[in-house]
Amino acid sequence: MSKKVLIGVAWPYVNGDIHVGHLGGYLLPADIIARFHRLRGDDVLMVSGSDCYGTPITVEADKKGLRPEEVVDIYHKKDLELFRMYGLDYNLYTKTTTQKHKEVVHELFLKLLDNDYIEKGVMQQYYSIDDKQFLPDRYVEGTCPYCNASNQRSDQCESCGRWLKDGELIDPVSKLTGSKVTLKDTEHYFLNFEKLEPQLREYLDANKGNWKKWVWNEANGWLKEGLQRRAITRDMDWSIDLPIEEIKKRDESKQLKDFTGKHIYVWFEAVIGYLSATRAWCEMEEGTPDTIFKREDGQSRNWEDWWKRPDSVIYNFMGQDNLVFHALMWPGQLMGLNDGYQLPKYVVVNKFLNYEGKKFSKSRNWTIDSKVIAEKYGVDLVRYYIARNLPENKEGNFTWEDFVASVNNELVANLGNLVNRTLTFIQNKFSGEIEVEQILPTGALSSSMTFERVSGYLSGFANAVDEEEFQNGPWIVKAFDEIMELSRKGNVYFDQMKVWQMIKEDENEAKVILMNLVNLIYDLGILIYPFLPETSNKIMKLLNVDVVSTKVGSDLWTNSNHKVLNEIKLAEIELLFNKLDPEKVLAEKDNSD
RNA sequence: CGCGGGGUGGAGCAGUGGUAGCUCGUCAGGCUCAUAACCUGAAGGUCGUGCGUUCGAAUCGUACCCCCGCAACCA
Repeated sequence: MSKKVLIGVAWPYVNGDIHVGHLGGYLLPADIIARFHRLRGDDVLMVSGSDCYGTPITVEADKKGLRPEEVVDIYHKKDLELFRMYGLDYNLYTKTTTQKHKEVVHELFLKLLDNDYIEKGVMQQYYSIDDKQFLPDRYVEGTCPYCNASNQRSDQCESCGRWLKDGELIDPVSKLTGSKVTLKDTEHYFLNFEKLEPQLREYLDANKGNWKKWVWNEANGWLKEGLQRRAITRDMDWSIDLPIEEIKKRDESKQLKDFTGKHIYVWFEAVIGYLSATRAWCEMEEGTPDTIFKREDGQSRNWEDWWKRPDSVIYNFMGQDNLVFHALMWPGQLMGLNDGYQLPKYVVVNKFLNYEGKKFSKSRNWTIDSKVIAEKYGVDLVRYYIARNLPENKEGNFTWEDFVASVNNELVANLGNLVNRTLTFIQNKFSGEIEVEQILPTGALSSSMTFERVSGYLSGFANAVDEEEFQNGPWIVKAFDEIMELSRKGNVYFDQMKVWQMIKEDENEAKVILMNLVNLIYDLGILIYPFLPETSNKIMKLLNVDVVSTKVGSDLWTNSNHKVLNEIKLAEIELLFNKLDPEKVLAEKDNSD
């Protein structure tokens, strides 16, 4: 039976456009790892969706004069379109507003309540008497007690930078209506993380070797500091409601005095999406227009295969702002269920990708529209550049200058050139057709080592090559390096063999060498599939062989498993990539200033 | 002492005790099948600063300087 691999990709908030930073931070890395595992024949389930609830959505809705549902619709649709365009290969991309999600959230809530990890508590929150409702911090403004700046948020003064405690803000008023607000006691449910600390300790210790060092350290820092109970409900309408009827069947000690207006907090609910989406996918027959849906032959439809089998592997991908939620909170929620759930094995976090040295910022109009750049330059050029610059350990930087240099000097000059010079040669000298008895085993060209090393980096598993190097994987940038190095070796081989001379001296020998190169290109077409799927397809089409098509249980990755080409009949030759015009591309920089 | 990360040739990075590496750029040479692409070679770094440990430190300790992320309702 094939290995079960769950790829949980952080759920993007639907309050704004996805920019290149999001792609590099977690969307693309997740897709690369998912595609890699599919190539190995694993039963991969990559799930995610739009995170639809919470104040960021309502704030955006207010700004646009729309209802939250409308904002969700607009961005969910845009995101779907973008992800399809980039070939992000989700098995299910859904959203948190589905009935199924709500059911699963309720189920988990009740289970945690019954297991005594959820308890009641009282906190203070701003309350508008006139509007008769509690207000989230973002909806309250007043005067900063330190610098007397007016119209400041209740949590932090933008003017002097000070963090404010509840109640410090002078003359707080509702941002919506301007009516006066006061702090008022409000009863909520809390998740008791203190109780989970010993288990979380064990969890971190067990996964030390699986996470990048800085990720582990950061999580460890949080845990060392001590976790506190954390509110999982709030007074906010645009959220999933509580399963009140069910709660009322419980003991009175588990019930709030007043359930009016109480809803589930988004941080508690959104991560449950990984589970609810898995279950939804298992039950669905086919996708709907508001989802991305994919099911391969041979995939299991039993959700417990991914969530409860001890040999299943769970990955989570996210930006660094999500680290604590995925490294501690979500595992804590799962532990509290006490029901045999597998915990995420790889918590894969990247830092931020900056844009020309500065943070991407929508409000300051400092951003690259993912859709526009892909339309202009092609999805794979963007995927290439981002994948080569992933902020795996420190912040990355997107610069147009670097983009041009990377594409022209590395991708085009190395891989593009190897493919083009080899195929053109075969086309010109042999009308695109060659057949040989067998290809030569050549040390320099042996790519089995590359397959192994790339696997090591992508899966984080140290195998035969060098254990030290593979610690704290997955390492996508290093894996890509290996592939480009193999491509470079092809160029060296072409030169060393002096193919253009050899053809005059020994035509058969030249054919063998060319066939070696064809096989190398074929291997590269497979190796590159997780990174540049369009390019992989293009290579296979040029070679006139089947494009990569993954199947559960069939390992197309392992070098010894895929076929060796002894004959070839090329399709019409085109360039894999076109060089970029530096002047045109660098003009982008001025446009965004 | 809030938590965490980083400071290595022009740029971006790898390297955690034993002659400082990679990609790009630069310079020189070679080749001509290839998108002025490819191949070979060279130049270029006192590894943020001081002190210390050690036979020996980019790598360990310590003090300091600088940059950055997070800090629980900006997931």
